[in-house]
Amino acid sequence: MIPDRETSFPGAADEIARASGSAVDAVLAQIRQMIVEGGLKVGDKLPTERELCERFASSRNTVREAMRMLKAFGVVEVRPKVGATIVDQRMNRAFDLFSFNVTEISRQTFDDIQGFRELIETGSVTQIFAAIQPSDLSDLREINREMVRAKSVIEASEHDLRFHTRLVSIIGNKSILDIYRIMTPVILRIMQRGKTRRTIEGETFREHEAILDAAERRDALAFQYLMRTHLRAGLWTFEDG
Amino acid sequence: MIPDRETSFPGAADEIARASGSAVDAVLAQIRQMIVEGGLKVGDKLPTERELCERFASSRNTVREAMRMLKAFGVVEVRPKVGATIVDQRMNRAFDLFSFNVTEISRQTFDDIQGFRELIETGSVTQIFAAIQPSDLSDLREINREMVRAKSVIEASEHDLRFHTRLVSIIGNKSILDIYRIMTPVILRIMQRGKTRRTIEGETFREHEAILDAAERRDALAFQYLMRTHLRAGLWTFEDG
DNA sequence: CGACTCATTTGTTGGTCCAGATTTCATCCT
DNA sequence: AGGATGAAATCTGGACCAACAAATGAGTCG
Repeated sequence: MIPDRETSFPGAADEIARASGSAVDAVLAQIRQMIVEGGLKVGDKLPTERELCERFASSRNTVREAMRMLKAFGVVEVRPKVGATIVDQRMNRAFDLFSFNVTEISRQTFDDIQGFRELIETGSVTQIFAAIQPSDLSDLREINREMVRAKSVIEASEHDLRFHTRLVSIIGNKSILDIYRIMTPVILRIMQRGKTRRTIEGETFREHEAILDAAERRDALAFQYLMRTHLRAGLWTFEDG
Repeated sequence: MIPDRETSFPGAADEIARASGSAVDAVLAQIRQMIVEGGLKVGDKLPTERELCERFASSRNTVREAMRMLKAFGVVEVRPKVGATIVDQRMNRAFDLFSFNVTEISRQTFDDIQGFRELIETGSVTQIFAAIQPSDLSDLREINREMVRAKSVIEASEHDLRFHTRLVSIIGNKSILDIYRIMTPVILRIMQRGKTRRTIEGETFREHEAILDAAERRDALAFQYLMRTHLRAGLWTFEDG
């Protein structure tokens, strides 16, 4: 079920901090065990590095590398003199994860991401209509105007994304919003592809406005139709491929 | 827009590998710059640690900690005596990210996660019905039977999750499947909460079967209704809170 | 009450040593 | 002579150590 992960986070079913090859991994597993079995919560502090050294009979550099791992995972925050504090910034880390672009956006990725957004943004029309307030609408219209005023395509894309993120936030579902935020870097790259100043000032702005109009009069069918066509626009960029 | 990230991945708008406080972060930023501006692709190899040391005028341990960071992010895979190879295992890392349970599932989290699943699994009925094959249905029924035969609640939950994941895979959208996989650990914990042997052998199995029956006769309304009530079951676990 | 000192803790550095992979190259057989 | 073979030198990451720098909390003294 779990794919090959050579040096990954120690799985839940691991033995008692058994060394899975590397000494750092062993320390990592033991710290993990200490956290879960010690019932440590967010805000609690881990022992000092040197204490962990002697407790696990490891060198300080080994412990430090394990710490660096936990830091990368957003599980601890370590400051000089104060030590390592347990935090939960994994969502931010997941965000960072995808801001590192190693592969180009493919047609397939475009379809998949936009398909996902279509599912979210058209499927949640009921929740959106139930929760939307006049202040939400004015916010969204303001964001839309800011998009037109943007000085560059990059900046406009950010406003475009802000528009959609703001819309998704109305659903009131933190998990959905988190996932949307995680995908931010990828969505941004999609938006910047094949977007010209004309399309922003024209189509994108008008489509956003039409979507908001539909939301204002609680026209679910129009909202879904407009959103769907809006998200499917931009496909032409890949048509030649 | 981007939240506070103290020691995070260097953002795209960073200056030229300027030290954002930590020396490790500086090296990290420079390696990142080397990758993106050097046009390094997946499969390419990074210079040796010692070469990076002298190139960045840093100690080996500093470079090693930066490497450890990249490893945690799933960007490089480093093997002894071979070196660091660029990979893209960020999805697996995102998966690992949430297998580290630091916080307890709250009623709010339950609602949000199940709300997200409802959106995905009921909203994609059109795509599922369009793509589903008889082999998919027989697979799903087999998984359902395996769930009943499971020896423990934990194991049964895994089959339960496999059932839903298999269903979602029919959509044919890699992004949605990836996200579903990322949420696997959280969903598993939700499933294991308040699930007894009786509910598995009884309700869960029957609900799955009913969903498959609806899929077999392409009854979208029934499919959505059954899935909705299926996902909303288990809410009682939190009702007392 | 404020400034100051001090001790503790993390950050960083430059090393050592080791085991294993890789490469080199001399040797040996055909 | 030419290719195969194997041993040795070299290279590389893994683990570790000692030491110093910097930051900061805590206690102390004026």
